[in-house]
Amino acid sequence: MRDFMYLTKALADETRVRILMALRGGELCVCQITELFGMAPSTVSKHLSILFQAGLVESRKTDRWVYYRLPDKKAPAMVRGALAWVNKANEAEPQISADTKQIKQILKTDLAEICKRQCKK
Amino acid sequence: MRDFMYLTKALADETRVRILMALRGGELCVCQITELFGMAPSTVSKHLSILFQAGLVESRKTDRWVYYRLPDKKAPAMVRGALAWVNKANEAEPQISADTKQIKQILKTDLAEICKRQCKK
DNA sequence: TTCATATTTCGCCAAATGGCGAAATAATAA
DNA sequence: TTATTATTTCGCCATTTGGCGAAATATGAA
Repeated sequence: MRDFMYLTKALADETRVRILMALRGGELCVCQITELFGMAPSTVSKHLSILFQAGLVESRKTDRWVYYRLPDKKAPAMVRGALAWVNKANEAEPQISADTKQIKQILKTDLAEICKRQCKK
Repeated sequence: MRDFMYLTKALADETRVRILMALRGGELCVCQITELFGMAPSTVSKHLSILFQAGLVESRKTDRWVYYRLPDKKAPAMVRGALAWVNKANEAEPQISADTKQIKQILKTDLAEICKRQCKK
């Protein structure tokens, strides 16, 4: 049941759940997620690696940026089940709505500018 | 999303997942669960209180014993969803099969005898 | 009542976790 | 090449967590 415990431990942190919910709208790069939470890039990166190890996100590297996204339909049933449950339980949460709103703003802003702002920290 | 985080944190421990799986066969009292895991009664009690706070188990007190069971159909959808996911993901796990087997033995044994053995610790 | 006993609560300790900043990586730009 | 920069890894610290045993609580038995 090791894989299952990776999943539950990955979900046992509010920031990581918010990341999963944030990715529903499509892939985001690390600095965009960093901007969303106002945390240090290293902290966000660690959360993403925990989600990745659990199979809850996939990643893609382009140019200088690493984009993270929710896994596709080929993901294990256990993972898809987790994501369905997380989504259902949180879609109406005020915190998630607020995040979604802020993501819209972040997506309107130039990516390089956001990265510059975050990576100065 | 506080209720949801209570759920994920409750599920982020292997012992607690095994307790939930153990209760599929019907209610068990604290000392029976203690016997199953070979842990101190106080440790098991704490795990049960965390599961209870999350809404993942219900309890019933009779005579000297407290019985815990999975919640009924009236439980919130979020809780039922969690239990369905946990069950699906773990029903084929060797560890869970072994637990199920041992529970059968425990249920054959006199309850008072098991409690005496556990509560001496 | 007093005793016995099943469970919970409390206090403690070791290990795990989440946060940060600094240093290391990787990959583009000059 | 060297410089810039997005991300990750590492080391550290404060907090949380899971374990135990002892003490407290609650309830049936004598």
